[in-house]
Amino acid sequence: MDVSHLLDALNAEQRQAVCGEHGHYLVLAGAGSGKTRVLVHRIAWLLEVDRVSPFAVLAVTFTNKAAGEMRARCEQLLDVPSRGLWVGTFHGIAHRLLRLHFREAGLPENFQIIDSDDQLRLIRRILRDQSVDEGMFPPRQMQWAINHHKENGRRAEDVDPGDNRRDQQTLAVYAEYERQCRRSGLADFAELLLRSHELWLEQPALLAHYQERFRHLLVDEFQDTNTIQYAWLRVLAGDSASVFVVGDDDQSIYGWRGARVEHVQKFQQDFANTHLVRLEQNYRSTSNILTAANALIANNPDRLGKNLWTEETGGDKVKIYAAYNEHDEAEFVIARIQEWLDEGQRADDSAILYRSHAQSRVFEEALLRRDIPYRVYGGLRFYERAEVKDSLGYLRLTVNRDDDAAFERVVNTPTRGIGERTVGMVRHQANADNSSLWQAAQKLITSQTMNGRARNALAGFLSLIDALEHDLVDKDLGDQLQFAIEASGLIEHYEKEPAEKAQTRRENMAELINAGRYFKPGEDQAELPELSAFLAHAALEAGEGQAAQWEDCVQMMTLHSAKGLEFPLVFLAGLEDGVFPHERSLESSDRLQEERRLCYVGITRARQHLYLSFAETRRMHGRDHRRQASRFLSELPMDVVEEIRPRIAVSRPGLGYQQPAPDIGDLGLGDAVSHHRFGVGVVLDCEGMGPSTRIQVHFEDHGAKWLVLSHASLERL
DNA sequence: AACACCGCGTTTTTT
DNA sequence: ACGCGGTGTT
Repeated sequence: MDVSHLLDALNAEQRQAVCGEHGHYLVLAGAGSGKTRVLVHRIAWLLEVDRVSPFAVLAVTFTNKAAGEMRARCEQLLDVPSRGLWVGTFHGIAHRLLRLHFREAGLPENFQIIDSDDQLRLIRRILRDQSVDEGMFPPRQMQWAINHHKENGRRAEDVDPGDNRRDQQTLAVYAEYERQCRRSGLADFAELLLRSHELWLEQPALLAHYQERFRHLLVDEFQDTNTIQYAWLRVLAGDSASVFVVGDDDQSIYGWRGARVEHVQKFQQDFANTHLVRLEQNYRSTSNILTAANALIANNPDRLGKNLWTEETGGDKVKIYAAYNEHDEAEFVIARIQEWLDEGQRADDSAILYRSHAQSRVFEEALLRRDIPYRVYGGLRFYERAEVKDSLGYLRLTVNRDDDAAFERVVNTPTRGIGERTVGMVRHQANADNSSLWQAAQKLITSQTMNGRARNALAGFLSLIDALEHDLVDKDLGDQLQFAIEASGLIEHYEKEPAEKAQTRRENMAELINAGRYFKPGEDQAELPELSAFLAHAALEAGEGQAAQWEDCVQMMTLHSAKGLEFPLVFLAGLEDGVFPHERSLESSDRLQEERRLCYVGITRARQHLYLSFAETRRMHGRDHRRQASRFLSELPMDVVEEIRPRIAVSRPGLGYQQPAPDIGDLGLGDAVSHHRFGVGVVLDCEGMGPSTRIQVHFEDHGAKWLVLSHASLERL
């Protein structure tokens, strides 16, 4: 058989992983070493050479994007049909299992998925109903605690309440939250994993079935697995499946949301006779960039050890720019991008990366001034927008009347005279009966305990939903969405908002209808009614944040969202201690190491040109901060970096880039000053050196002004 | 029910 | 600085 198409493009180590005998594999794959390629080729090898049935293969990733990419690449590479092959996210696959075995899992057939926003609302509601002090127990912390328990496989009743008041309160809320989810047929994200894990433990026959079926489990980005995902994998693997995991401990950047790098080490103990393969040849970056990355990450202890190398020698040095402030930094970056564009290069081959979203603004302003198109990643995603969730809320109720999250959301949106009092009565009744809000509302209407007006309004809402369900029968998905949006009154509701806002709302609702028209259920949802499949899709796959992807524009994103991407020209901005590494990560060594890995991820995004920059002064949260250059800069070897515009007293790497503050005499930021023309003001900022030193003063009567210090004749007050 | 005001938090993000 | 959410006013 000709297997050359599976092996030709691979190096020796990659081949070792792709065509090795069956068994467990731990592939430590450095950045840019062809990790996804290896995974996809392994699948192709199993199917085409080893003649493994596609039904025996399960490939898992973390994001929908990665899953989609893997599926597409498989289909492209494979000659044999891939029907039956399961490729998906942990959550997607858990969801599929629960739909198939909802009875055994103790879920209603039409259970719905709630996103973190719905979850938070539910928790807020519970805190109020139980009159828990939200100051003492912030809802977000409660949410985190509940998810943390679930991610560690713990139900409320499994946890020892102990004698800590705080833990007890948390547990009480957790228990109530579980109760409400059960009664309304709702599952949050963590629930999908926990429930399907329990399903296997409690239904040995079912587990045996899947263990017999899936002889080959493959996992991408293995370093990102959390406790329940790892447990899930172990249970499914049993004693006989072959488990093939690919990951990079140096790119573990999600510890703060439960990912455990330790699983990489643990894997070798838990899965006997694991073949260890290291992919260290990098096909992305020049050697100067790689040398910088290697040197940086070498400062982390406890690594499994890996050194990237490349056949590409030399290349540009890594440029470091010391900016006066964030505006200077942005100007510098944009000027380099302008040069890049002037060379005829593509804008979308360049990326500005930063630690936190707030840093994007200054760059956006600078790009706008120069009319350079850009795209900022992150932000509200399509299916998370209020008008979209409202529209879907109506449809969710037609599918499952007990969906309390949807009920709460749309019962009085648009306003239809069902105020807080009325909804309060419904909640009270539901809690008393342990029923859903819908059932409680029905009961209240028939029992005549409500005054006429509220009762009519509530009854009107219930019949609206009933009628809606009736009217949706036999319509196709797009028409169903359109009908629901029109019947709900949401269009008129949003028309009352300011024109510009109403416009985007309209567009989004139109886009939702459009999404319905083009929706094609995946193979894994073929069993579901179309509407249910669409609702699950909306919850599990929230969609891109911004459109206009196809336009050629400068890419801007956080370092976290840059993982997995690559660009010829990369700017890593805000390299100051306190910004990056983030100040909240400075106290613990573990967190600092994760920040360093994040920096490593950032550096290894660059193919040819890498600029690192920091600002001596940066305005954040309305205050000025004067910070040291990031410690990460001093960890880079001198011979691969080049300082741009080196200035007097720039220290050598190793001592940090300590800069003397611009000399503004005896003035300091925040000082009150008086000016002969502008009157009294406060010093906000300063920049520049020597005679060009400028100072920014916010005057009470004239606003903020930049003044050249030597001409300003300011008087300190 | 719509609107104004006040106080708080503010790293990273996917499902 | 800024936006969001909760509270209070008309």
